[in-house]
Amino acid sequence: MMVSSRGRYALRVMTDLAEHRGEGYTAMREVAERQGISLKYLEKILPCLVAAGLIEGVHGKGGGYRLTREPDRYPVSEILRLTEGDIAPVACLDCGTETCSRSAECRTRPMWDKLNTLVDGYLSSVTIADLMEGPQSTEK
Amino acid sequence: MMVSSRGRYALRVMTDLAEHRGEGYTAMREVAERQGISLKYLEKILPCLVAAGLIEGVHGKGGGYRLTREPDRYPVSEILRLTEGDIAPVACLDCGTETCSRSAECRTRPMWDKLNTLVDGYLSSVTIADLMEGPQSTEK
DNA sequence: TAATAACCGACCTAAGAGGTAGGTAAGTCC
DNA sequence: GGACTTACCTACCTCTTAGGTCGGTTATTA
Repeated sequence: MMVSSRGRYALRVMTDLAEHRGEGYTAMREVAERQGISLKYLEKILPCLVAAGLIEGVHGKGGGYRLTREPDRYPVSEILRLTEGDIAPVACLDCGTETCSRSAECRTRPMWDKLNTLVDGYLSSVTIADLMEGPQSTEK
Repeated sequence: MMVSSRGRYALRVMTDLAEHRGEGYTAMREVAERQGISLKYLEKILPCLVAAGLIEGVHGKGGGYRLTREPDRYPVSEILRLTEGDIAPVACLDCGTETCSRSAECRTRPMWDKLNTLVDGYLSSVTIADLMEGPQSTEK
């Protein structure tokens, strides 16, 4: 499995925020309810998105979170990279990991490289704006 | 991470067997040595490839394993599916898992579907024969 | 019959997934 | 100023999986 619930939830929250933008700040309590996700769990996921400047939050009544860009300026790959740490399909491609000692003679390495490029390319081409037009646009 | 060491090792073993085919049966002891992988760990990975008919093994001296097809008839996807169980990038696409209750209204589902198709298509187009021409064809 | 090699099952450790619980800090409304 | 609301922080928990090791048993051949 490449993408865990952490990353998938982050995408759903971002999409939810996008759909309710223009209504000021959106409280996580509402998002958790709408999306059927534990509020406490969401609170653990969001801080890294704030730190990276993808969203901003304000405390107190009427507060919540808000997007800092237009929905089409959020590539899915960026959100996954922040929440998942990395999205490389195999460990030896993880940036941060020291290069495998056999990488020079490794027969499979070129394939993993190409796969990585393929996946990253696709996930960079999809944005939150694309996710907003879901299978059932009846809601909203 | 989508592909664990289990699947990666299986690919390296299959490639090794392909490179040494025509020399009769190849003992796992040799492969483990050449590839720098624990023999005991390999012994845990191979049975499922035998059961699926991708390789065959014979006991006793002079025994070992042998490919049952030509190298270009082994798509990488088949080997990974056997050893990894599944290669879907997200849990909700795993066959065997009951469909997610929110799949109908899920905004992200179509994207995961497309990603899955993309990855599967690529890994089905690469075969063991392609892996044999590695980065350094000096060996062999 | 001894050596070799596939095969089988139990076990182990560390890490990560996927949370829960409880509290603090900051801001708003009355 | 006090109640309320919301983000934010820290600690902890359970279960599963990765990634093995160890010791043995069966089949085959020199």
